[in-house]
Amino acid sequence: MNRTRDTDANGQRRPTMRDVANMAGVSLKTVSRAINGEPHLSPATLERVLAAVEELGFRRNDMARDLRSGGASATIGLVIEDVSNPFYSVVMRAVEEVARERNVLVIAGSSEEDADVERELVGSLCGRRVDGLLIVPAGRDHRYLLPEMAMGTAVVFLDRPPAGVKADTVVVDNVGGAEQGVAHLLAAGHRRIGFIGDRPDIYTVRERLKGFRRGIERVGGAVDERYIRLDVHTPDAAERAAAELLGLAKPPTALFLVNNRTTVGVVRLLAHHPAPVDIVGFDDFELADLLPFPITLIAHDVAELGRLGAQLLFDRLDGKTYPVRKVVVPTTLVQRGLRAPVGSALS
Amino acid sequence: MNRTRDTDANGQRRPTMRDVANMAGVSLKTVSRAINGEPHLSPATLERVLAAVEELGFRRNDMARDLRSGGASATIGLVIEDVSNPFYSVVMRAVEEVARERNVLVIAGSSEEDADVERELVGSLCGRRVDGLLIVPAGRDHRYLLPEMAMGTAVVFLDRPPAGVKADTVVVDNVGGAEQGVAHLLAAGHRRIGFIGDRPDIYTVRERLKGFRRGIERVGGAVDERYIRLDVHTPDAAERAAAELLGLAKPPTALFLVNNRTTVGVVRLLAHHPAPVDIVGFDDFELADLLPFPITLIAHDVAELGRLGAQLLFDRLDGKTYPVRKVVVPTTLVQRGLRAPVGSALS
DNA sequence: CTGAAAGCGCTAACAG
DNA sequence: CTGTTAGCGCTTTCAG
Repeated sequence: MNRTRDTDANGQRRPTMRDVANMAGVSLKTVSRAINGEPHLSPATLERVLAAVEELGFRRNDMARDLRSGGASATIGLVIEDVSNPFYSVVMRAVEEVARERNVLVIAGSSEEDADVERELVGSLCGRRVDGLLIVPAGRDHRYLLPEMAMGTAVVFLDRPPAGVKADTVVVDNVGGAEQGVAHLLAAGHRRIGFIGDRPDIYTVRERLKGFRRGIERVGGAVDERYIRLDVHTPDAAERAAAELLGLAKPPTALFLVNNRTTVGVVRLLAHHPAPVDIVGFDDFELADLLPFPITLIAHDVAELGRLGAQLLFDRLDGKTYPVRKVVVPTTLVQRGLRAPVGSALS
Repeated sequence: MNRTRDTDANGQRRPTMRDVANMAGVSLKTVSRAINGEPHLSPATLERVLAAVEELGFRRNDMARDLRSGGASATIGLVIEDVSNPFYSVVMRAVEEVARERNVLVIAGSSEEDADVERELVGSLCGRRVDGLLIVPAGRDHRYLLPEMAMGTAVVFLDRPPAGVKADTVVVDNVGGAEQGVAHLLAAGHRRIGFIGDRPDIYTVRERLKGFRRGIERVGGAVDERYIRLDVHTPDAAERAAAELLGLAKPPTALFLVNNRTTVGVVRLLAHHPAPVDIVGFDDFELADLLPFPITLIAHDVAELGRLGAQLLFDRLDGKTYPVRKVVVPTTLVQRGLRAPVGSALS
């Protein structure tokens, strides 16, 4: 009943290459050659080694391999705000797809829009020696990444540029998209337009607000600050903010919503408490086409954002050395929602 | 301009504990103690070491650490069908949350419902020596996992039980939920009920179909096989299948939809081509409450599914040795969708 | 075609 | 309180 430190709770131990070598009656290096498909191995030896591998259930320890060869870990880290937000899960899927082509694994983590969580996550990831990092940056200072980057970890920023760091970045055309959205409302005759946004320390919120203002000023209008609501982070909060705006003595006749979360909240309000208001929202999302009334969305290719980011990252990992790149994903205005009431079902 | 193999393209090299030791004028082990917050270090030494760490930008290599200590890698693998499906992204988020409490990282991969991809993914994950695996199993034979499990990798199955393997599993009450859903339709007077499902080699599809049949047979009804459509994998396919069923000479008056994808497709059809049909769908989903007509959903706590799975896994990793557990997440019938047409917006 | 020795960056086990 | 030695599982280097 004595158990050496080499056995686990089941008396099992993971076989190593040495075990395989012993069983096959060859040297360690020969096993290595067989495992890695290197040439210069007699078919007979190869077969013997592979038989032993099979018999022992051997599986190469990639961590040991990476350690010794000092090379890539074949993993990248992805830091997003929250995987369960469809926007980010689509980004992740795209990243994963590009990574898979290169046999690279993705370690993902949600930062919760908290700069400290992001830092911790990045720390863990770097400790695990990921080859590169794709980050949707939270917070307003990313200089903490400089040492890691100097030490060779490739970093690409998604959806928002970093502060205090120069690195490849992929963003959406926030200002242009917002401007176009607001222009649409202005063209429809609206003059009192509200804006509901998340925390203004988030880059996309600032940019979209900038586009919003620019669109109004371009036609000689003035932005009414009383119609601007910020720090709205959840659909519920957006619902409340919209109710508040619509409850004003002189309410806005149209609303600009900063992202999919905000739009969902406001649509929910309007579905239950109809109000004479037009809305334009940033981001397209699933089922937007089935919303109970027409709505205009500033759409963009979210998967493309992730794909491009991953490609920039792998370009760097391949040693490409062009200057820092900033890619902008374009937006398009789309009409969503149903035009007419539907009375299709029985129940 | 000669560059040793120790420097990278930037002439940088990641400092090791040895570098720190040299700079601080102490031994390797002392650095190790300082880094890991072990006791028995004079404050002066500690400070000197930490200063060197700071100066060099040292970061412990956790892979080397794990290798030597032979312990846990503090990572788990999550194999799902597709992160961009909201169902799975919510599962992932829950898993991540439980993992974070224990400072464990999650490596996720999408199997695309393809047994080969799943195997490859699991292979990579095991090669990286994840401590445990959470798997939504695709395919019909999971014995390939037996060697890994015997070798000490903990495995828990999510949403579907494995075939040929005994392991902890968390599933939804598929049969019960489906039965309840169909009972709801029967109670509303429906006698011709259609079923639209995905590939029947998927456990949940089989189980929900079983519940569907059971519900009908329980009231002495007979299932009309002509109303059953399987192998419907996307919302688009579901839309087509529903159109086909509703185009029959004697169409069903109600439809049972096997999951959120199917339901979305069918709702899309009905929104554009109203038809006198009631629907019940398995799974709740965001915006279901804003669908343009009433709909009944078989809801269940998806996050709880992920959370429970992660907990079972960590219990095993903690060395708990109770017999194989199977947890069933309950379902509830909910009414979603809008009861009355909405005419809220202007445009 | 095959093997022996060295060592990746770290910690365990034992000294002092 | 601190250091020395060995070695995790693998690849690299160099020698047959």
